[in-house]
Amino acid sequence: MARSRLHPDPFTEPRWRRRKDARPSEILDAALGVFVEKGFAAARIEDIAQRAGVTKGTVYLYFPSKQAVFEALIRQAILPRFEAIEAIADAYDGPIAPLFQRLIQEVGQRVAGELAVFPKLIISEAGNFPEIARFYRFEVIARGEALFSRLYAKGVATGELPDIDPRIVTKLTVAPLLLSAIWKTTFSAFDEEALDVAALIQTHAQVLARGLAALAREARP
Amino acid sequence: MARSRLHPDPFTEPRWRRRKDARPSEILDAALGVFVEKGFAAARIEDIAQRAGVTKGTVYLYFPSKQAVFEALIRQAILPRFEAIEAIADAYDGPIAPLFQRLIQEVGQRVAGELAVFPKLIISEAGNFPEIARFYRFEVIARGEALFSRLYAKGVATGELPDIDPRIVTKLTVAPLLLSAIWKTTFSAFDEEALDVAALIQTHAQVLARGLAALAREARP
Amino acid sequence: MARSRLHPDPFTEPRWRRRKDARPSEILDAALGVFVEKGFAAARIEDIAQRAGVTKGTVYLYFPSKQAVFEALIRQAILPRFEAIEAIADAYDGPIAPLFQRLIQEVGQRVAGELAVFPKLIISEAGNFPEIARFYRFEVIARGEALFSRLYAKGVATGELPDIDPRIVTKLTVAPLLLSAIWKTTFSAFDEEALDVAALIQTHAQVLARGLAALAREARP
Amino acid sequence: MARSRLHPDPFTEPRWRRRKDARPSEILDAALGVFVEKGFAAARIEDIAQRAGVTKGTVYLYFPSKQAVFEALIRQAILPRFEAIEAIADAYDGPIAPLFQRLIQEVGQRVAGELAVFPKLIISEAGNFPEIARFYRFEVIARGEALFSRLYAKGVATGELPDIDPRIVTKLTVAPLLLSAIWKTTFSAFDEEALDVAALIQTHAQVLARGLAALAREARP
DNA sequence: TATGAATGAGCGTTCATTCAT
DNA sequence: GATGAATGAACGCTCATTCAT
Repeated sequence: MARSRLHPDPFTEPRWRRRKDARPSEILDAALGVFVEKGFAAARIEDIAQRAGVTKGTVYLYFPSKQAVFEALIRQAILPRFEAIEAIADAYDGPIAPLFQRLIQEVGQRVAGELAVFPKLIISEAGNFPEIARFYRFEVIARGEALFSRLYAKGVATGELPDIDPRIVTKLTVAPLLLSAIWKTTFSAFDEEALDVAALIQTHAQVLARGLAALAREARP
Repeated sequence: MARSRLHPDPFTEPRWRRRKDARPSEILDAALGVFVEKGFAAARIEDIAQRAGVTKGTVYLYFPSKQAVFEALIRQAILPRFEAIEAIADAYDGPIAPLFQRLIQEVGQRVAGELAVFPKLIISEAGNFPEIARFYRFEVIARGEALFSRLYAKGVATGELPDIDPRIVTKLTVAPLLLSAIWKTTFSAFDEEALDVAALIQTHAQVLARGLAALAREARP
Repeated sequence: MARSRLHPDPFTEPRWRRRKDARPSEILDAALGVFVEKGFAAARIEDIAQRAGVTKGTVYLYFPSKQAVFEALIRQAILPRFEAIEAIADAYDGPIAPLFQRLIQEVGQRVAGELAVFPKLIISEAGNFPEIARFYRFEVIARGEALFSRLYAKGVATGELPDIDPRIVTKLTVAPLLLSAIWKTTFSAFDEEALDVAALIQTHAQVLARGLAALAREARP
Repeated sequence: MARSRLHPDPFTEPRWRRRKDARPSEILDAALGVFVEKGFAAARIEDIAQRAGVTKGTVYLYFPSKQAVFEALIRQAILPRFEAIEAIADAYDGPIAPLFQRLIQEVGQRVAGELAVFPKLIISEAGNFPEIARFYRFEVIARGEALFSRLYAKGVATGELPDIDPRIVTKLTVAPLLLSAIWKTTFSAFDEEALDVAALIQTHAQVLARGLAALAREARP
């Protein structure tokens, strides 16, 4: 059986290995956990270091400041996943309604899952990090809205969807996903029975689809 | 002999004496502002004191610690406003749909207005103040869900509304309000044109009503 | 007999007295000692605080940073004494030679005495504090040169003194005083027999006077 | 089989191999620059290494600590140059006055030139490095004083020079050179017009010679 | 009741030093 | 011999909290 990395033998294990390439992301992983648990201000670099299995000084080998760790974390975590969603949407060609359903499920699963902590972080720290708020506002939200608006416009053109300000529809679409993410990071510890996110999202998708369709129908002569 | 404190002359008594009793809530008002702007950790007692027009020491006359200020703030701010909503709902007797519309508008206005800062605070600090998260979870959210469920059940009984888990419907109903609140505290600084919360909420109410009604209809034979 | 301040009774002595007015100069006094002994970089705020009989935090009540302590120290210590010299010189009216003698003695005593540490500080830290070097260069040296040049010009006019660039004569006049100051702060610890500064300065005054007089005489036809 | 290190081919051997022996003095050269610019405490080993074209670890191959670098620097830099002066003086045989003139010029040029940084370093760091202060006091200054005293005594014997404590005359002689050195390292950055060191030294030599001669004359019956 | 001077624990950051490679 | 990743002690600075006035 292979020796577990979890229990290195202190006698044969070298004090460190040349792992420059792996360090930054190890540190960011650790930082994510600490920032989520405590928020930026209450997070101690020493906590992050410890969780990454290094000492304080090592963190500063790779990031010039605590704030830089935070910013790197946000950038690195959000953008790649975002691109995955864009790829799906842009590759699609067909009626709009099913794509909406699929995107809501797809994004919802992520936002209420691995990505759930980011809304919390952004909301918590936007005040202290306008730079991050701006980044998120324009690089993530605006981009998401633009993507959504492109698709939505197709549905409006075919009469499937009502002609409503797409920024509003985007927000209505996203709101339950955001709520799910917040619930998970903030209140799920107190739930006897875990929130059934999948059901919530599915119901959301159904209600939203029917509601929009009804409005579209009403608008027709 | 000095004038007795027991019979203050209302004409010579300086105005500020009345403020003695008001001090705690003045401090909490000031604290709200500071906590919202900076978050709990970055808020300095001195900032709060200054904004309340007193000195640091005075804050400690009324609250034993910074954390106590925060907790008092959350408790006193939410519950009274909450009761106002409950009064409206419980006094109501009639078809459910219009009440929903009205409640969404009513709550929405507040949540996206004066109360907008509380979700931000709760979300930000829940990790560091489990006690506050628990309080909010059970004293505010659970109570709101219960109120909503009572009303919703009436609508299900009359066939107006589909028989869906009311906890999910509550969340779907509240989600856009929450998003509006978060938007205002987190991103509105970057908006060229302010988010039209009223339009968002009205659209939400329309879509939700039609979506639920459609589901209710589908469920009928 | 009055209670000595040097041995306060720990049981009756309050933790602190309201001595806001005295604190800054107490701290600067302490800082002077520490900066002189260790230089700016090696001086610890905690050392300064301890020597002033307070704690670290108290230093920061009165000065926003270590650098600010240093700058205040330099400004506060140099300028008042400088003005005393100017007063003597400007009040004087008579032949130049005796005034020179007197000024050299007067300034020499101070520079090799209570002020001896300042040249050392300025020289040591000028590189790291251009602001202080500039201040000293223009507020102290330039002013001293101007004072000296005014007097010197009178002697040139009467033929007592040779017509040499006054900036050079100033430096020649000051140089042994500077050397005395540096000797005291840098090497006197190793002297078996202390440097006789008074003799050095007196000899300097004599040699300089005769040397300048000789040059003046040579320049006359 | 790998080529033996014992018989390196002079044609293929890369040039840089020769530098192995030069490393320590390359490091000291680099260290001189950094120490002068920043002072001992603010100088970083990494700066020194970088300026020497090596990495931090390499510095520690040749010197056991930062302090050792500093001490080696001071020792190796002063003594060799000092010996050059001694050689000139001891080889001289003739009237004293012209030799003084020449020595003042000679030493002055160096002290205000390449060696100007050393007084600054010694003065700055004497407090933190008593060992260096002592070394400089006894190996450099005392030796210089002895040399000067030997020459001076000859002048006293011939009646050219007055019978003054030679330690004092030495200091009077050196003081303007010291001042020039300090000026260059400390204030020249603020000069619009550079200090004319040559003129200063020449004037110094003239004034000093005439002043001493006058005193010698006065002492004669 | 109110003040604000003083405290001291705590954290971000730096950098001399070590040592596996 | 040379590297540079890692360490950890040290120090500047902040700020919640205390308490003499």
